[in-house]
Amino acid sequence: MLKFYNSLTRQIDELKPIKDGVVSIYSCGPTVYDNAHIGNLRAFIIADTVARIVRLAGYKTKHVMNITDVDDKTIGRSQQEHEDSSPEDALKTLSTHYEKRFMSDIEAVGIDISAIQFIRATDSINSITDLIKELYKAGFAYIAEDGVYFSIDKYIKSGKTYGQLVELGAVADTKARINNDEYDKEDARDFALWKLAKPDEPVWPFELDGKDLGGRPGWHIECSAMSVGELGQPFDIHTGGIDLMFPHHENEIAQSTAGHEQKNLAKFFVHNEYLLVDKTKMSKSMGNFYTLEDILEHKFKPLSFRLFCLGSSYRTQADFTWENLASSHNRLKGLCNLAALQWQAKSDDKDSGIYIDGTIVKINNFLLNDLNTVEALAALSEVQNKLEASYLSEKQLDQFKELISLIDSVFGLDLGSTPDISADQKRDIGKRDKARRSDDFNESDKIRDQLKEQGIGLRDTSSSSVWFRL
RNA sequence: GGCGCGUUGGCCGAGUAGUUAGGCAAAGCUCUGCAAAAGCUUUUACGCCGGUGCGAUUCCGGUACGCGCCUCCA
Repeated sequence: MLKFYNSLTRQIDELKPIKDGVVSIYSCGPTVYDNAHIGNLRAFIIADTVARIVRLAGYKTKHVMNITDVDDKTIGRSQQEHEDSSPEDALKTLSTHYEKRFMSDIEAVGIDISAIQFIRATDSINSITDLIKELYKAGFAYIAEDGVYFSIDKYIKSGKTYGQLVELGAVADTKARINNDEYDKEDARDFALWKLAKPDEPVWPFELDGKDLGGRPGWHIECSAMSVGELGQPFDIHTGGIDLMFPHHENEIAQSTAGHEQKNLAKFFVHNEYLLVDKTKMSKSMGNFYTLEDILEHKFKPLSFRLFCLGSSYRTQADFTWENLASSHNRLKGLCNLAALQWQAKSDDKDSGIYIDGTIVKINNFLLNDLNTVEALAALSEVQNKLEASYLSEKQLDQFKELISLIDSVFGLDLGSTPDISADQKRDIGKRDKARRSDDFNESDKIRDQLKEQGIGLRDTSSSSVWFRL
């Protein structure tokens, strides 16, 4: 039984796909105006893991992620960095650059990008403007000086609930608090569906009610148009960081349900908590703003960061420090060495008494229960301890490979491809064993030192040696 | 001010109304030709005060502290 914590119901619910066999997932993706920071990466790692676990449960996934390649930030930055280009070209140059970088970053942290369908906002302008027209026609949108806005008041008066993900009190308070002169909207809660282009900003043509409204889409409407356009309505799971819950996701719900009788936008909203750095939110001014590049500079592997993310619950604020990453880094090394046992199974008829099948079942159950990667890893560690204190027999090799492939399918740590050592190194280990058995300790220690220089450590048992990477 | 999350052993981090989480780090011991690895020990920890239970780290109330959201934000 596949279960996730659902922000809509505030409890753990069982997921039953809307369509037989296929689960539709929409993840709020990046705004490509800068390199992704590690907090962004956590959100994408969690979204990827949600999809992997859905597949583990036996379903296919249709996983869509948007790429916001037009908004205030991308435009602002493109104007700064590419002054000589036309607004459109400048934006395209900037967003293409950061989109490529985004792809390579998330691939580095083990996200299977072939399993995700990416959609750019700029490639979806038609469906966005269609949706705005529809909302306008139905009376939920109005044209103002600087753009087209969504009317929360009309939405509520049509009998809908604004505040499905957050308490209404917060929303009412927001209304009282905001007094923003920059926008020409009727109500402080209203949000832009479409923004008119200012001079030197890129323009997409848009005509509404006979008016020429060249400009660009608002942020919230993109996600509504793209998710429903690709997945239908409602779809199964909407993922994103907890900070997107309000107003972004709340607004998405409003846009997509205005004028619709029954349908919600998605059945599940799965939100990951923030990644803190040194116990506070990351920010450039605090000097605790890290990207994948920083991780590489500290000589850590991107997959160590992935393991760090999966080593705590996605629903808690995990605290990132270099010390904590080092801990995950060492653990990952240990797991790779566990996987290396696949090359060293002993041909032994005796049963080592380690029950791998049971662990596979346990791990499956943990994962299907609201993404409990932490308990799943603990179960794996138990087997690891037993195997390292004992040995892996050839009789267990198939089970063992099944275990590693299960872990890889969900955790994406690439353990299965841990390589064997070279034929020369194997020969050396054999030579050392022989020397050691004949009490030629000078020779055996010499070979041991040589192997150590090659990054291979040895664990001597009563009968032979097991190698591992240092 | 409104809303939400958290407080667990050296560090990180699950979970549970009674029974060893797990990882990382350090020290000692055992094993070993010496090492390494492994095992064992240091290590029955759950913010504080009340309440309900035979029994609470786990439920309820209060309180202190930390973090986040309410403005672009994963």
